[in-house]
Amino acid sequence: MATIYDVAKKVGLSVTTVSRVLNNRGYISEATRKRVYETMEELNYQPNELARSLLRKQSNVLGLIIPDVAHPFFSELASHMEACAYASGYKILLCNSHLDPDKERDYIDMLKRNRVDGIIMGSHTLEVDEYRTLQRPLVTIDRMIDASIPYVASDNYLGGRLATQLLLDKGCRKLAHICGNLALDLLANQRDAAYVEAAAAGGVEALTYETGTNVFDEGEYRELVKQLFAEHPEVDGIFAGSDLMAAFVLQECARLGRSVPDQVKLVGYDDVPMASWFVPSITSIRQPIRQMGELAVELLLKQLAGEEVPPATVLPVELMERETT
Amino acid sequence: MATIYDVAKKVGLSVTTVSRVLNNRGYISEATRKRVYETMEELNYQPNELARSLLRKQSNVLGLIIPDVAHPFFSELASHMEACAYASGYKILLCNSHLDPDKERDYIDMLKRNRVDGIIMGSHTLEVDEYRTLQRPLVTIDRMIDASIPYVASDNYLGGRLATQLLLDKGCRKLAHICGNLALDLLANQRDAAYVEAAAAGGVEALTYETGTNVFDEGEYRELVKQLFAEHPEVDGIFAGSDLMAAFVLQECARLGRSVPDQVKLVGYDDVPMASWFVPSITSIRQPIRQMGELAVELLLKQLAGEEVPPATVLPVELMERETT
DNA sequence: TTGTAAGCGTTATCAA
DNA sequence: TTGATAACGCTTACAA
Repeated sequence: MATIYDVAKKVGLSVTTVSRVLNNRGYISEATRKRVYETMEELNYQPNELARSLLRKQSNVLGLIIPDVAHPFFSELASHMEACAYASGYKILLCNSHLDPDKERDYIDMLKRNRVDGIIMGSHTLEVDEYRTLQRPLVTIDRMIDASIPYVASDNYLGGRLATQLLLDKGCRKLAHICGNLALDLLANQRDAAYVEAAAAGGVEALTYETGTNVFDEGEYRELVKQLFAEHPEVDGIFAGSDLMAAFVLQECARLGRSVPDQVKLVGYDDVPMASWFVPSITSIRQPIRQMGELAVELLLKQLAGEEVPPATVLPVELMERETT
Repeated sequence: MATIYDVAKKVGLSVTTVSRVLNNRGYISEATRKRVYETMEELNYQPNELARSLLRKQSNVLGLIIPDVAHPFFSELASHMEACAYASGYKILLCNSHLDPDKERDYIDMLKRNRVDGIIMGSHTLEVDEYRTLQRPLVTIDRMIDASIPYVASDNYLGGRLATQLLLDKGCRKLAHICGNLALDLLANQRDAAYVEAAAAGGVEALTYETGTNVFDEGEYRELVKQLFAEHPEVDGIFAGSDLMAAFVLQECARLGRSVPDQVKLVGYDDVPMASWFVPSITSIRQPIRQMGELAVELLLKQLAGEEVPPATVLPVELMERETT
């Protein structure tokens, strides 16, 4: 690869001058600028960002740690983040933690060694201290790790309430909430709190079924749904923690010959595109995934620019009523 | 962040020695090694990979260009690639081209400036020459750009044949293939070729409906499916280019009151996890996505190691028969 | 308007 | 077994 020296030599100028036209700094004559550009073109010159980053102490790379891009929620989130970062001249280094603490720690160290400018955490399995000592801007998604770390989330409490209220309004008499493991301490846990309260207020019985702490495991999800219907066949309203889980509920209902929404009503969560692809299409609580991704990136960039950012950003959710209720 | 100088100073040795223990090179006394390690720990030292990469002319970063991680096929592919790269000490820089040539060119330049060691292309919208002059190892997924660029694909021809044959065996009398735009010149086009041949051999009429050249556009897909049924209501066998498209077919059939598989039989493609989540679950042609991802990474790493790699790697596909046929 | 030289944090070469 | 120093490709005082 051509270096700035090659360009300088070929065009008969010093590297300083070439660097100047490259960065549009200081005074350079039009003629010189033109000649330099031409030469760069000829040599197919691409400035070495590693060298630049080393000098500037800024890499224009952001680290993204999520459980797994293969999960529809995170893949959509990642897609929007990438687009937003790209628009501001930043790149994304992709890390799938699989919720494995060793891997997550490893990734964090890797990101530090590579001097990423900031990190977005959509996964957290370590002790608070390991995040606090990170020495670089952080933003989390849907988790409050520490007061010093800004987070982006949607209104989980409202989401839980909307979902439950809808099931109540539709006349359900016995509810179940199938959700991720509450020990993971996500803000998503507020959905369950809201669910429990709303159900109590409505005078309706409310079960909660938690998955294990593994990252998305299809078999386990299916088992849980099976178990729920086996133990409580009289359940007639289900609030699922994701559209994915809702899909499994739909399938299990079909297997059991229970019609949705006639005998069982179902509300999913996230409103990933998939939710509207099923028959019946899945009623869901929409998280503004695009906004969440963009905001996370923006908050990170703001921190990099030395600006203050709010410690918490909670975006509104919306009930998307479809055919399962 | 602490530098190697800080460590050297604190431990009372030269940077050379510290560098040696860091890289496990040359002779160092056990005592020294131990003291150095301790000091690194104390200072929370993380070697600057930017500096290392600059010197070694090797960044241990791979570029991944795909249309969009939000698409289930690519998100799963990306997930496996990331895991495989990680296992070998490589990181992945994520780029969503959205099949936009300007963006793709931009990304390629960015990856060059950042001195990635190699690039995996799951998208290609530029002229062959732009790829040939890339000056670094490349591997493509499902596209043959040039004889000099190795590709990984699954057996599209066989996939097309298996799908078509199944529909014929099940007694379909009029087939339709809904697929991506054939002008994109993907190896996936072989599916259509196989489909046309197999249908002809079976003496059955075979339509082909192509989408536009946009990256996955839900509305467009739905329109296409609607159009197909409007123009040819007598179609009784559909071969969809992805499980996603198959889902739309399923939905449209429900809307039209045509039962699947009784009145219309349906085969999807890819066998992403989603395929088995629908009711009825979708019969699909399984691409070995994991293997494809891993192999692509491995082929790239082999090239980096200076080894010869086969110009073409075609993996087997498998018919996953489920409830839509 | 342009050039010289130091420095970013490493590793490799050569000496000691 | 350890250390001094040049080099990687770039930017930026400081000079001219």
